[in-house]
Amino acid sequence: METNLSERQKLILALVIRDYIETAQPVGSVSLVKRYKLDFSSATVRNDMVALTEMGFLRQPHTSAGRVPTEEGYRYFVRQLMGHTDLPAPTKRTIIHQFYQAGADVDRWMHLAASVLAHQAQAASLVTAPHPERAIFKHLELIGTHGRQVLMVLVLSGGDVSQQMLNLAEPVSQEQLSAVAQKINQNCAGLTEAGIERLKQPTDALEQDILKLVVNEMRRSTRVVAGELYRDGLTHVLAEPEFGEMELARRALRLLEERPLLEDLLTRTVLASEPGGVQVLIGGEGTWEELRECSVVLARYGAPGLATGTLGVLGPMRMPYGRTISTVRFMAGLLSDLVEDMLTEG
Amino acid sequence: METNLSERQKLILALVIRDYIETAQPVGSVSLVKRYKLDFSSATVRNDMVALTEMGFLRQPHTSAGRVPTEEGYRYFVRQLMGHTDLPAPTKRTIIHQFYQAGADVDRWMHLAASVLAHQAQAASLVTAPHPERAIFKHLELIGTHGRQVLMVLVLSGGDVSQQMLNLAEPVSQEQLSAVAQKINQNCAGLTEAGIERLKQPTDALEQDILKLVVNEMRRSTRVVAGELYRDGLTHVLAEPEFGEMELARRALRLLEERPLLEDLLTRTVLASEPGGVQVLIGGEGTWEELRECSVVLARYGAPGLATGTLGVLGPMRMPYGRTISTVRFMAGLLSDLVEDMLTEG
DNA sequence: AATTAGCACTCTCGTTGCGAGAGTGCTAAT
DNA sequence: ATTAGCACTCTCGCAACGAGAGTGCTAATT
Repeated sequence: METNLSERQKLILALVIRDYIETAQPVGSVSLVKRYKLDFSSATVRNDMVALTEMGFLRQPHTSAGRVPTEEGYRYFVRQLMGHTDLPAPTKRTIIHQFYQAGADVDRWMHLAASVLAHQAQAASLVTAPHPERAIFKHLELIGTHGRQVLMVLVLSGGDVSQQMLNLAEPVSQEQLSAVAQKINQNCAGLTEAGIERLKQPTDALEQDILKLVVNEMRRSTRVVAGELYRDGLTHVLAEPEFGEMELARRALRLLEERPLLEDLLTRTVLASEPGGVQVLIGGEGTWEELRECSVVLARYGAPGLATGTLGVLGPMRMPYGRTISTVRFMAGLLSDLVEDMLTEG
Repeated sequence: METNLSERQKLILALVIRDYIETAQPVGSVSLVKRYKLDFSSATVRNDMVALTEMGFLRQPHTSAGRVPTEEGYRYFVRQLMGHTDLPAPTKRTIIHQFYQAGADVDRWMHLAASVLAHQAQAASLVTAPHPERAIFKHLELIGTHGRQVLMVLVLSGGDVSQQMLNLAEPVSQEQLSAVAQKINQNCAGLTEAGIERLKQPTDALEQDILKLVVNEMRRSTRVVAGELYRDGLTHVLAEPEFGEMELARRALRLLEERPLLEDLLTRTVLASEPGGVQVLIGGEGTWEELRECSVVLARYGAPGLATGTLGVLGPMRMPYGRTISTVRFMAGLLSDLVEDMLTEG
């Protein structure tokens, strides 16, 4: 299988893909030359098309229909043909402005990021909150509320804050709680979960219970998909003609709805990649059955070593990759800056 | 339009609806008598059917097709014909057990509730976190993290906890922060937002800023849809045959995805109703265009006066109302108990 | 040697024309 | 009041068919 394309073949492949992305219709040789006013004939196009078909970049839904890009075709296009595009500057400014207005509220950033991604890419979007790769204890607060109920607020490195309600066996005064918290704060500051576990066992039963919860929480916060999942634009994918058959659409959306599936996907892709880069998964790459006819564009963002998260979009394989990739890249960069500022600013 | 149905007409209406809910096919007189072994003839059924059609409870998709229930038909069915059903006891026990295992974690309750609703009703589910109708200040904590960054944790009555990161103009030591927090705690304990605003202006600029944020946060927490929204089972509605046309499905799911729409819906329905009761909205009731072909079953839950939330499911109009309503009723009751226990237990 | 015109062939898609099946509404008999 | 009988209607699935679009091949052209 030869993979040296002539310039003309590259052009034709690119045009076929561009046209198909627009129209969702198989594209034929005649309509192609007419539409793009090519200065060679349809027969020439046909010849190149058989070559491209033999190389696995195009296929025909049936004999004597136009050509449609294969997954391989899209991949070649994305890697070699597409050229580097960027979001228009005004769009960028608008987006930045929106984030600026949102203040320093991570939760709002996440919602906003999901919303912007969904809107810009006209696809379903997904954002996970930033969390540290290694959890480091920073601060603990114990606040009594009603009776035996206590609210535990745990601050970890990377700005991760988790709160948890717990019921004590017996009432404890706020003073006692504060004392325990202060003791833990002194002993544990700067430690990882492992470090905390290595501490000599405290004699105080309450302190011991709390420490156990703290360690648990620290473990939880370093899982791949640790916190809340932010999604948006799920209905966009329903608008695409390829999902007229519904079953495909259901499977794709299930992937975003069911945490285990999603966790698997993220673990095996973006987690294994260097941060900053944008990953493009086309058609499930043979591994994810539920992604047939879909593509996913993912990126990690955040401050490496401190806290990172993931973001991306899911859309039909027939998606405008240029725009989508540049959107994802830009958003990852923007969120990285924001997170970094938040964590390092003095 | 006469609305006095004979017993037989009620039976026929009920059977038509039951059959249609199962099969999604228009149901004819002959197949009805055959299927349910009725001891009167198809001609009799036909006569009653024209009556029911004239009364607006049934309609024919086209001449000489079977009958299909109208929205009015469903409403009559739900109000008069359906009888009170309840979830089977083993199912209940299983659900209760799951919640028991989840501990006292409200976030987990919400996820679980959405998941259970979606699964039991085979429809899209929605749960909002419980929040107080009137926010009452309980406790404030200020925790310095990096440099000028401060984490503000605010505890309100009803177990509402909100956290917010803020950037100060200049660095402030933890001691100062604690002092401000303690002062605010003393002054504001038990006050509503209005009460806090009536306090004489503090001289300390920092204190003043913090108080402004606190009041803001208290306002936010009393909005109809205050906190996070928990959704599940969105893909279930895609499986229903009536959404083969996609456009209907998109509109319905948009309702769950876009907060303003949802807020409007909840405001005008469940908010206006007495808590405890289950509300059934059939076919948008002429008000919500996006709910054509859909029904929504909603309920409020929580401890009245302390904290309440909303939960419900959205499915096709052709939904098993008995099961759905009992599920929603049960879940509302269960969550109410849990929330009440959490808030009042000593 | 590469490109192109010409042409026969293939396959889909929309339309049309039935016949079967299911259901209705009406009338007359029970 | 109910039912049997019957003519009528409307959908649905299937086959036939022509138009349209596209292909692949061959021979001519540059």
